[in-house]
Amino acid sequence: MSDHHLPLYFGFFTEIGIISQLSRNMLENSLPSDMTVHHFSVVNHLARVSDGATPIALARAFQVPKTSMSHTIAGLTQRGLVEMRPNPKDGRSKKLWLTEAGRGFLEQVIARFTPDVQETIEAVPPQMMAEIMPQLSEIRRRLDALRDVD
Amino acid sequence: MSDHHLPLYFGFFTEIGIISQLSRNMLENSLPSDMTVHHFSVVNHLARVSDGATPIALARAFQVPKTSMSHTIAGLTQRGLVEMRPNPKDGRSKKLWLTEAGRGFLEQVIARFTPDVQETIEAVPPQMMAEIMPQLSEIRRRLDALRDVD
DNA sequence: CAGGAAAAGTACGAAATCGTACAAAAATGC
DNA sequence: GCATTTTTGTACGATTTCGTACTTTTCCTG
Repeated sequence: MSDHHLPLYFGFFTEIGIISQLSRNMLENSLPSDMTVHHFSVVNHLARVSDGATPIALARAFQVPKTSMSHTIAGLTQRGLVEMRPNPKDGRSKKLWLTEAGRGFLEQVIARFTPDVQETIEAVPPQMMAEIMPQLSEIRRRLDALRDVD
Repeated sequence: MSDHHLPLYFGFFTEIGIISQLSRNMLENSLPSDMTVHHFSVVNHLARVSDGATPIALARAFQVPKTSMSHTIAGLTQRGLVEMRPNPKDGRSKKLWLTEAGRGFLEQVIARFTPDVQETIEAVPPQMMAEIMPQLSEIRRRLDALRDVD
């Protein structure tokens, strides 16, 4: 057994958790007070990865229950940032599209968020960041793959 | 300006967020269904970092509002895993101590969690993990320091 | 091409999260 | 030393999160 490696992995996940929380809070400060990081994340995902995604795909992408995604989408719809339309290919599902307001919202948030990132750039030089990224991505890829097996 | 670096930092935070969510879900699967990661985190923190911490210190450590920490502590107290006693040094605050049941609980969860970590070790070799850790810690330290300035 | 199994989304209710307001105690400043 | 401000914890209510159960549609197996 390789029990002696456990602390290394616990430590890794602890560091990851702390950084995640920090960035989460940073982003939250750039959002309207009545919106959550989840709201932003969905809009961001639609814009960058897959406009027209189904709710279930989004739920899986963020690893949250579909009922939670439902609630988030309801909030975004109510605010006019996204639009749900039927999926012509599958009567069970729907497709989620960004509205113009949604794109504007994304830009605004990013603009407001940028100063914080600038501060971050000063604290953590791009070179330090660039060095770690490939390994971090590789680890993420492998952990993700691990989950797919289940 | 160094706007061209923005995607690097966004990408970093995205990877961190995904890994955090993955590890969070993994841990959640090793917990009793009626307990959250926050419950575990507090117990773990008391055991490893500071038994007898005040609620406000814990709230700050996890970067959650003190009302949220209150709620988490109430749940732990109800389950007999922690015990709140007055702080003799400061009449405003209290101190939180692990009970024997709390220590037992921690051990049980870790035992149940270990197989998942073993799987993780197979997917991500210790060497890969060990290589990235110093840089990750350094980045965490710098981001943490950034927050302290506020 | 049925008939059952699986998948997508929703309704509903319970629990968690967290902002606001408050009470008690301590720290501060004059 | 006393008034003011700050700090700690709690009460309460609004919102978010998410498990269970359900409906509708599609997939699959024979």
